[in-house]
Amino acid sequence: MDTGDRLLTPGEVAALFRVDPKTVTRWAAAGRISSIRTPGGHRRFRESEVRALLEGEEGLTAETSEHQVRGR
Amino acid sequence: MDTGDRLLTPGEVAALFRVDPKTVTRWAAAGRISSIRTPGGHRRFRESEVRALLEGEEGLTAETSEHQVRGR
DNA sequence: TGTCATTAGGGTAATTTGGGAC
DNA sequence: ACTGTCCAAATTACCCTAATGA
Repeated sequence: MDTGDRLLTPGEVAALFRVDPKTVTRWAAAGRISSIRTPGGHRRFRESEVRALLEGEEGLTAETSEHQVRGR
Repeated sequence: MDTGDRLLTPGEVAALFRVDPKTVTRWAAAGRISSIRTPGGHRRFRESEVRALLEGEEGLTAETSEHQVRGR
């Protein structure tokens, strides 16, 4: 199947995560995110994977009852 | 739903609220503010949400003292 | 062909995390 | 109940030069 996702540059990924492009490079080197290398050695990242990582949000703003302790 | 807004670092959020960065971390851990994690484990916060919290609904004739008024 | 922004490297500060305690 | 500060370890930010990409 075609994932149909574009490839993002380190700078674009860095902007999405609000980090330095160098940090994105470290993520790739550490295997935290998969990367594709150009023949020249530059990295490219899959947009779908990046988005999946960005969705890892916690803390629901929706129904945060103020004091609730006995709920769950 | 793409919120598409910028992300803030814990230090920036702390500066906006005039609190210690550690306190911001506690808010995130308690689910009082939603957070996104970098692959390295650092937190990022949505600027739109932070601003909404900063504007706060003070000046309400209702009780603003103790338990916060719940949104709904 | 040349230009110029971006990226890969490596090194060193600064920030953030997590925990427990006061 | 909430916040600020202490600690050690991990992650990230900024400095540089050379190579790549468009």
